[in-house]
Order: sequence, then C-alpha cells, then structure tokens
Amino acid sequence: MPEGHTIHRLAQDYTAAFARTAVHTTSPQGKFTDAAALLNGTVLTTADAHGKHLFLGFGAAEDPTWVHIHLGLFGKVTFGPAPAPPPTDTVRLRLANDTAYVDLRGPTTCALITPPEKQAVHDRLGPDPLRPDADPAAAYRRISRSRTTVAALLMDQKVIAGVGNVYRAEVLFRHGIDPYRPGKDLTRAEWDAIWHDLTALMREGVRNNRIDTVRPEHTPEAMGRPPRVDDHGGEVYVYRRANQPCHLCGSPVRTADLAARNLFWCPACQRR
DNA sequence: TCCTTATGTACAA
DNA sequence: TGTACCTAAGGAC
Repeated sequence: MPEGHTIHRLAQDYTAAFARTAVHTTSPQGKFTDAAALLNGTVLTTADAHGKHLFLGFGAAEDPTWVHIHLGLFGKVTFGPAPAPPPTDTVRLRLANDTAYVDLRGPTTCALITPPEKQAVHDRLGPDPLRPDADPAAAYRRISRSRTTVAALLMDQKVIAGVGNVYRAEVLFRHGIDPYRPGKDLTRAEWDAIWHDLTALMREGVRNNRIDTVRPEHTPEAMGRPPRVDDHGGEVYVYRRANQPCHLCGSPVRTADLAARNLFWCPACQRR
C-alpha cells in the first residue's frame, strides 16, 4: 500500500520498534544475504523517508550505513511481536530484536548505500509535503512551465515526491481540476491550495495508516448514503469508482489510462 | 488452479 | 510507448 504516507509511517514504526537496539538481520529469500550478514548485530540508529523512498540507518549516528528501500507496487512490510515465526521464503529482509520483528517482502529496491548515494536520491526527488524542509515553490516552477497534464505532473516524483495514484485522483477532485489540464494553466493560487491540502491529507494518512479524502459533510452518514470503503481501506470520492455516481453531482465517474496507470475523475465537477 | 489486478519505477526501442 | 520486475489476494473456472 505504498504512497508517501505509508513510507513515512514505516519510518516511524521501524524507529519505534527497533531504534537504539541491536538487531538480528536475515534475508530468508536470499537476495540480500550478504548485506544482512554485514548488518547483523548492529544498532538501528535512525530512519528517514522522502516521498516513497525509505532509508534505515545502522551503526554510527554520524556516518550510518544506509539501507535504501522502495516498495514499488507490490512491496509489503509486516510487523509483529517476538518471538518471530519461521519466515516464509519471500522475506527479503527480516529485522528482529527481543521484543519485535519486521518482514519486508517484494520491494523494488532493497540495497546498501553510502551517504553520498543517499544524497543523490534526495537530489533527484521533488519536494515532499510530509517533510518540513519541503519547498512547494520549486514544484510550481516546474508545473507552471510544463505543457504536460497536471495528472502526469502530480505522479512525477521529480516534481513532487510521495503522491501516488490515490492522492492524485482525490486531490484533483477536491480542487475541481480536470486531470488533463496542462500544468502551465494551473494558477499559483490553485497550486498553493493543492499543496496545503496534500500536506493535511498525507499527515492524516500517516496518522491513520490509510487514505481518507472525503470531507465530513460528504461522508455517507452526512449524505444519507450506505457506508462504503474502498478496498485500500479508506473513504474516497473517485478513486476506483469507475461508472459509479459522483458523490457530489451524481454523474458517472470516468476512468482512462494515463501513462499505464488508471485515472479517475468526475467530468462534471472537474474543470479544464 | 489459473487469471487478473494493484497505492510503482526503470529501461529499451 | 511497451515491457520487465517484485508479491498476494480475489474471482473465475
């Protein structure tokens, strides 16, 4: 379930369960065996997240050895209390200490990197609404100069880091913006509102570990509709609601392919 | 038991 | 633009 909020939550959860303790590290699947042997018995010092990238720092706080993790589309992380059960053969990396264990499966990336390599990842990512140092103006400079659709720009991690297919669909709906609008036609005021909204939505996403985007006045209870929650676990306006009536105007929600991803929007509520 | 699908990205052509 | 990669759940048979 990896959009940026998931990764920031994982950084918190890894820290809560393992920071300042020596960890037993293994790679039952075998693809990270040498690195796991190198890290085994060292202390998890810190965890960091930028967009959908997670970094676990082991050893000396001034100069940690970093594990770079990207979940991709399928990656999953599961935590549990000690004693850890026998791992299944798809576990890429298991951390275990006296009180807890955590299994990583199916990541696109799980690699040891140096501090300069970590910096290079930060350098190629755009501002992340969940990071305090983020500069939304840097994102707007790229958006306002681009003929690319705002839907594609929101998914471009060099422009803004951490937004995925759910937040993209939902934030464009919440601001009444057609996904096919060219970036250069987005006003500064519209961008500021989107950024501000993403910051709040994603912070709530970290807190609840799920994506909820429906305003209180539009919840099923408030509108006298039957309760409904998407498979991903949250309450949304348009994501994965193709051909169902828009919660606000009743028009059928539209869907289309955009750069090999599913796009969802309300053609009546969202304006070019 | 097979097929499809998914909140992602990188690289080849 | 297409394809490869990684996993697991759900639905069709």
